[in-house]
Amino acid sequence: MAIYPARVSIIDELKWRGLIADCTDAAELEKKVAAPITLYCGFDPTADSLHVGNLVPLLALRRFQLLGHHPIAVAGGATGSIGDPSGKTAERQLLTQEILDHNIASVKVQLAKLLDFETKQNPARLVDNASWTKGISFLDFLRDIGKHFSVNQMVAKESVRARMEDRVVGISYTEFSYMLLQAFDFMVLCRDANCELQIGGSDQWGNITAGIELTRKKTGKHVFGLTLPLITNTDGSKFGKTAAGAIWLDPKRTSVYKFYQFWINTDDRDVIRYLKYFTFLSQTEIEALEKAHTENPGARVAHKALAKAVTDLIHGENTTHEAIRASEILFGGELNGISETTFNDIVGEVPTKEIEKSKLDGVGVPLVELLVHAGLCHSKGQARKDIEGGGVNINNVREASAARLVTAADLLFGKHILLRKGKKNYVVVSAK
RNA sequence: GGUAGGUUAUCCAAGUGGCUAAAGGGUGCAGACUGUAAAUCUGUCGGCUUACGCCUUCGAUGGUUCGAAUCCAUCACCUACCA
Repeated sequence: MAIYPARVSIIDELKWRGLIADCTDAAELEKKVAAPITLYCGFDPTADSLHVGNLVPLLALRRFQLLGHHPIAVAGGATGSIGDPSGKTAERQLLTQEILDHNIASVKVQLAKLLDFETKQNPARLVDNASWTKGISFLDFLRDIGKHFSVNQMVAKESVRARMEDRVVGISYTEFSYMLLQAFDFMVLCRDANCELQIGGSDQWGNITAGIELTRKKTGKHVFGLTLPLITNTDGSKFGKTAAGAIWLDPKRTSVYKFYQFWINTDDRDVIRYLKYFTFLSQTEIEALEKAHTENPGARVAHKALAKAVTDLIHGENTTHEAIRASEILFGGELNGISETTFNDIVGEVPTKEIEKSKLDGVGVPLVELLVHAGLCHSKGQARKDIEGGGVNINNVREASAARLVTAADLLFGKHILLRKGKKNYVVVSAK
């Protein structure tokens, strides 16, 4: 798994990638990482899949591992049941235990895919913080942990202060206590696993420093914190969100094709930055891509490299290859003369809907109905407007008549109809 | 606690009795151009509907009126100034 020469310092590696937002005692930490250290990052199971926003800290763990360090991924069974107020403007609904259990199980699978648990030297570990919190009584926790926290300091932390200043929303005692639990995690991991560094998103700064202090008070050990930057799109929109919602790592939520497309559609101005953030390509490779991109942005070499690298990483090379193939076919131009085998490459990659073959007999099905059925338009009225606006294509041929009926004659290879709305929204409708 | 102002669609924001599903801008969606870009230009932009049209919306609840986002009352929240 080791790719980089061993002499490369993880700090230098993160620095050139622009992945260090802040860190405690930089000079001392730099010395510390000359030898392998143990570090951790927590992931709260707020959904049953991680999304691209979680990728930066997760990949950071892997970067550490590649350079010989010992990563621990903590699934937040305990912290997730409380809810982190950091960066949140409102109190959240608590998840039920069943949902939580389900989420943890799913997230664990995803974490496991990106870290190496088999390597002899520095295998990754995956633990659930519920395992060390559930045996502790409330009274013990208050006496052993709570005593080390000053409410005055807690109130001053950004995550809490923001919520306290907002009189309407406020913050519950439950969320207020979140940082104690996360601090406790760090202390336990330091004590039991000799974990000396916690990493996380920049919104985790307050929680991390709380953990550092608690660890010092309880164990006398000097531990470190490092935060990663919040990813921002140059155009000001939120990274990882599209109109359709978040981009998830779970292919059931976000298809591999869509995932690939998400990265392909990265803004020109962001693409080099994202190569550094989200891929393991070397500095030399990225610099070469940057050069190519600057010279001829239209070729989108950097975009393709980014999309391929990230999709490979998350979904594996085989499925990535299929997604690339489908993208090439759909965006490659003419559909004319395409072979059935080639066409089959895109079936299943692109969202695919079924329709009963008998419906296409005789007069056929109104196109507007088919568009709604395919999920491309949410109502017949909308479908009509889209057609009249010239936004709808059947088998890559524009259809301008809202009265159009779709019949068996439109089937490609007697099986499929390729519908497109706009430039990029494809659905294959299969007759059966 | 006092006084003044405010609460409009996905967001900002105009509208102060009928011509208002409600100006303008943003976002979104679609089109042209292009590189599956950016910028620019065009169309569309509460919901359903082939259409006629129907339904829902202007903080909440009641009221006045043939007719209310618009007037009145009560309540809730927000902002500013005063204390």
